[in-house]
Amino acid sequence: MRKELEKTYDPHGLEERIYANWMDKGYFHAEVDQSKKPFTIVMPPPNITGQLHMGHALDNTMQDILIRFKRMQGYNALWQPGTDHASIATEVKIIEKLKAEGIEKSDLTRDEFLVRAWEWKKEYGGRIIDQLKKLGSSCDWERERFTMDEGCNRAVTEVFCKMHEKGWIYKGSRIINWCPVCNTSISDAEVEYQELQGSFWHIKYPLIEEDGSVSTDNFLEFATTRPETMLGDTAVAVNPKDERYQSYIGKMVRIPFVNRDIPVIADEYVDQDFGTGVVKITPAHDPNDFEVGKRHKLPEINIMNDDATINEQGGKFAGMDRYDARKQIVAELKDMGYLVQVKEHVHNVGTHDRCKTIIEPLIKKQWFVKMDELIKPAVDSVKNGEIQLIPARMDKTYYNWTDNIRDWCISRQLWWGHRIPAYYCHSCGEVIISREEPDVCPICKGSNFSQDPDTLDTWFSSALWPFSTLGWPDKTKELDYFYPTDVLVTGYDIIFFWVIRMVFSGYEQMKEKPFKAVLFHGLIRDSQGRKMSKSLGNGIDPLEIIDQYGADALRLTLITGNAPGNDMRFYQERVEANRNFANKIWNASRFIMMNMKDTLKEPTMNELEPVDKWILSKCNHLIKEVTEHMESYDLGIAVQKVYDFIWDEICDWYIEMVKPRLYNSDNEESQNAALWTVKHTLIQSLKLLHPFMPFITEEIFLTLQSAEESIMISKWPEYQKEYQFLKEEKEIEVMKEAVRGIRNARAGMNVPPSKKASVYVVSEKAEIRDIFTEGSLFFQSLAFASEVIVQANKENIAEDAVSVVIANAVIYIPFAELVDIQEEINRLLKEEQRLQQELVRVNQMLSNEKFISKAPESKITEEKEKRDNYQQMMEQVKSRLIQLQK
RNA sequence: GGGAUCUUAGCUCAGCUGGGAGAGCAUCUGCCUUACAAGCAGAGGGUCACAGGUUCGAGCCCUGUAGGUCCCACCA
Repeated sequence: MRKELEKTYDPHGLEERIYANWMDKGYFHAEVDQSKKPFTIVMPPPNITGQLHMGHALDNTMQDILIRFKRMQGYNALWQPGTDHASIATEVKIIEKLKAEGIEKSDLTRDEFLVRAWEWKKEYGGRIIDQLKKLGSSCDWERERFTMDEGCNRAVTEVFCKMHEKGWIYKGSRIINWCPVCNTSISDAEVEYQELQGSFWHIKYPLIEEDGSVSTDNFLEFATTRPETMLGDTAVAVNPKDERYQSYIGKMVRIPFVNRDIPVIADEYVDQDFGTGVVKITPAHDPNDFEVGKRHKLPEINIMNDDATINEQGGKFAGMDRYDARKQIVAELKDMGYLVQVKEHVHNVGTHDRCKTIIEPLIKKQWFVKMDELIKPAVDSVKNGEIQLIPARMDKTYYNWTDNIRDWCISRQLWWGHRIPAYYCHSCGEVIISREEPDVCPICKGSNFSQDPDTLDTWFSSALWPFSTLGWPDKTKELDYFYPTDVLVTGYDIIFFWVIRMVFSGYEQMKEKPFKAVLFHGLIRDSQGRKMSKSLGNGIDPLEIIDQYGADALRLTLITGNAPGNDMRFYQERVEANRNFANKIWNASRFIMMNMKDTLKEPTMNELEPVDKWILSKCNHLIKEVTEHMESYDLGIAVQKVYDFIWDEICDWYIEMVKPRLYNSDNEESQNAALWTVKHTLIQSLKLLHPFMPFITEEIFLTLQSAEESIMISKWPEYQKEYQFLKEEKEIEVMKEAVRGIRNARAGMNVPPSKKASVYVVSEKAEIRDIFTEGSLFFQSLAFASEVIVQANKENIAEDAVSVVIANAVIYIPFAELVDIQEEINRLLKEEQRLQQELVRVNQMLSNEKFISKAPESKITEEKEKRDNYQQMMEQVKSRLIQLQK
């Protein structure tokens, strides 16, 4: 017994039911199988703090499309999912939650805090996974991983120890970015620059005279945006070539408040033309000054506490917040006469990307990864094409980072994350890097240790994700088989954070790239082009859209009309349009099922009629194109082609063309051929569409075939030479042209479809007459004809019939009532004008000697054919006009 | 300061290696034609930002100009 589709398309129960079935059948699971070729995608792990947003929806839809496509192509497709502990992001959330309960982080011990953190993970860690399932993601959930699970922890420790042994991880006192709110160091990549309107304070320091006294009339004037840092100044610098200041070099100036005398040094770093050409040097609080300080062996005076208040080095300002101190210092300088002037100044201020706090550069002892050697294979792999970035322009962004890379500060003063495997001997202070806590100190034989309190940058573990998820550091069969992965799908905004770090980690640990290609997508913006953000409240919840229109419609919306790496705006209207498309397929399928026969069998080539061959040929061509676009990651173009084919060719043309045959049981052979063809074509299209719209295609596929075997494990269609029918393609195009012409003429004269008329097809060419004779059945219905008469000349046709001129034929429609002759003449005049323009164009081209000599042969023939057609049509139009104007 | 990218129909965007400008939405007209009004048929609407160049031929390649967006750098 045949199954039936529900009357109206409703994605709700359907999607959940189908997804549950896929899970039951275990279709998402991939096992190592040497007889098949692997195809692997590792999912960018969403944060456990996360809720599914549009960016995730896009990212995962793209991955799902690729994985479903490859799975259908016969690959052993693994989509490896998991979540990220997201150290700082999660810690911030947990602290917020604690605050709501009236608890401060400082009220808890580290262990107590971690208990809360794991509770958080338990509660929210799985939330986004469930949301990904609603989207239809066909991940291998049996392999779900977490960046802080046991295996990943081992991977992190292993990498840390190995790199330390190689000397590529070191602990050092260097200037780092400090977030006084999060109370941790952060990496360069986490600093976000914001343009701020600030002030430029011109301040002067008095010179120390030969006799050691503080000068009252000799000063050095400089400008600064951060006057409070003067408390930590250890020099004043000028350019060695600057003639104005030659005599000052080597002398001393005195810093007010702290009354420290500091030298005037000469350094190339100073730009003579900027400001006064004098720069105060604060090695402990500015990265550039830090470098200058190193060159001149200047002392580094840290004037700040971790919470950005001034410390005891700041004398009377100790204990004040950095900005309060700034105000006070400026005020006092003014009173003391050291403030020369204040200017408005726009400058970029570094902020912490998580909390937007202005970061404070500080010198701290931190763990770093030495980048200069590590980065080399990562650069080369993209340069020599071993890793392909899509779109290719991302190469430049990639190099921009790799070329200017600085050592990576990986330690964080946080509790939630991977603990650094460094142990300090209580007795002698020796630092021991070890995979496990050491028993005895190799130096002093002491046995008491404390582990480094810091945790690692969250990206340290994500960098290992492509291989840690496959079992590394163990030698697993999965690693052997699924690594390197095939494609990474991600946003261009995390090239620096993640992509590059995965690449160098892959080469370093696996001696092999982590993926062959990176497919980038852009940001999803709101309908006004703004970033979706919580503060603007303009975010659109993908789950609400799924509730409203279904996951298929959402997925289609995210993919259509979007090129790799480009941002897109989200319009609800587009989702609606795509839902309508789903409804269209639904109804077309229902129509086919309504006409289905149990006796359906595959027709022989001879039983196929020209229209059948036409659509089969078109479909065949579509298969080739779509496959090619999928292979080159042009997902938007691929799905557009399927969409157009289903709606325009199958629904609007083919189904309409075969309706008379489906309704006519007298000719069983023809009926069978039509039915088989429409079903076959639909199934092929459904397969091509399945990666994009997995649910509806599955529902129809199963129902239409009364089958159990899912479309997701069906075979991806392949181009078949025997299904190429060029002759029929051309023939049917002629008929479509005739139909369009007739509809156009009728619409222009406001003839309602209910009003049928005889249609005469007149052509001198026998092969054209044959086409119309053979297709007269459907031509009649599409052309609103009461009858179709095909003949070689105009005999027996009323003079005032409406005429439609096409290539090699003229269609006449004699209406019973007289139509407005003048209207008909106007229409023909318009047509004449059009043809005239076309002829001018084509003749210009063909009379151009250079065109004839240089253009390819095929192009020339094409244009010649067009010219012949236009000329022939022109003659027909003219003779009709003469006839009517009599 | 460096780099990327965009400028195509009223709106949002496609447009593959150069060979007669496309889609969706919106607008207008006519249709409840036995799958679908979440639909069908038709129509209008574009000097492809501007100026040069290469080419038989440019939305596409090159140079420049204008405007927008983004990334990086950070002259204190």
